[in-house]
Amino acid sequence: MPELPEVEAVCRKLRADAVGSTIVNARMLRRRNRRLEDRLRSREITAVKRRGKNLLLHLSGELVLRVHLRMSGNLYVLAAGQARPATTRAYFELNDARTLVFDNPRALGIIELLTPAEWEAAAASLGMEPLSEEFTVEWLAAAAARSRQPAKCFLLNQSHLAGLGNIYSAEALHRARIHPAKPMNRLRRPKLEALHAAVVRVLRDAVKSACNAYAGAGRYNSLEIFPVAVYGREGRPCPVCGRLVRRILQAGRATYYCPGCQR
DNA sequence: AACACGACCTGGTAGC
DNA sequence: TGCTACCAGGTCGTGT
Repeated sequence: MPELPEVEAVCRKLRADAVGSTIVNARMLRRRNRRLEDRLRSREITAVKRRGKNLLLHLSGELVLRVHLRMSGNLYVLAAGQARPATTRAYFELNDARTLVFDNPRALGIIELLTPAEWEAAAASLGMEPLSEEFTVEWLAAAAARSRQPAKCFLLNQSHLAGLGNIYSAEALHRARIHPAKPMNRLRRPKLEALHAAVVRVLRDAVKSACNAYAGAGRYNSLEIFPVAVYGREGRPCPVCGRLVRRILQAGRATYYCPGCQR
């Protein structure tokens, strides 16, 4: 589920709830991660950050716990005595009797413990943060000129821009009126400007909604918090022009677009 | 460089 | 109701 906005919401909540707490007992419920239990014990959570769709829990003793929620999942603190969901894959008992829970129904998520240098190396393959100052039209134009990828695939590729997923890339392309199959290096300047603005706007709006929803419910559902124009709306009218939304496959994934607006 | 496809996992839902 | 098939917000590896 989570793309950048949802991960950002999880990150902010966690920062407020978990920084300063110490892990007194770590339980990894999947065999492959069992050996992390000892290494996590007695570590203080000193900072929580986000990079792309990755959550980074900085721990005392110079370690970084990288958590990726993948298709499903959540990471949050439960008050003492609150029941963990059945789909909990790991949990961390904190010094104040609360519990940090990694809920990951589809079990595709990643938890790994890295040194700062290892994280640095892994992060090298991640691209631009789309909500950072460095993400400019100039940057996008330069990257686009180097890529013949279809626009949708370009946006999904984390080594270009880090954080967009299937929903928000479709929505950004719709707002920018760009056909998802259009090769990036064939977009002209006005389209690139529109795409830059659309990516920033879509993500900013979604971060705001996701944070509000998450602070209240402790959950996120992009399709509930964000007014999608095309995603998941095959056969229904485009809210802008009324033409029926189409669904195509690109790189094995569904892409939704409006044949009227996006050419 | 780009695509196709399978793998990793589980749960929800549409259709029979 | 109960079964099956397909679908899902992500990413990686392999092969063409």
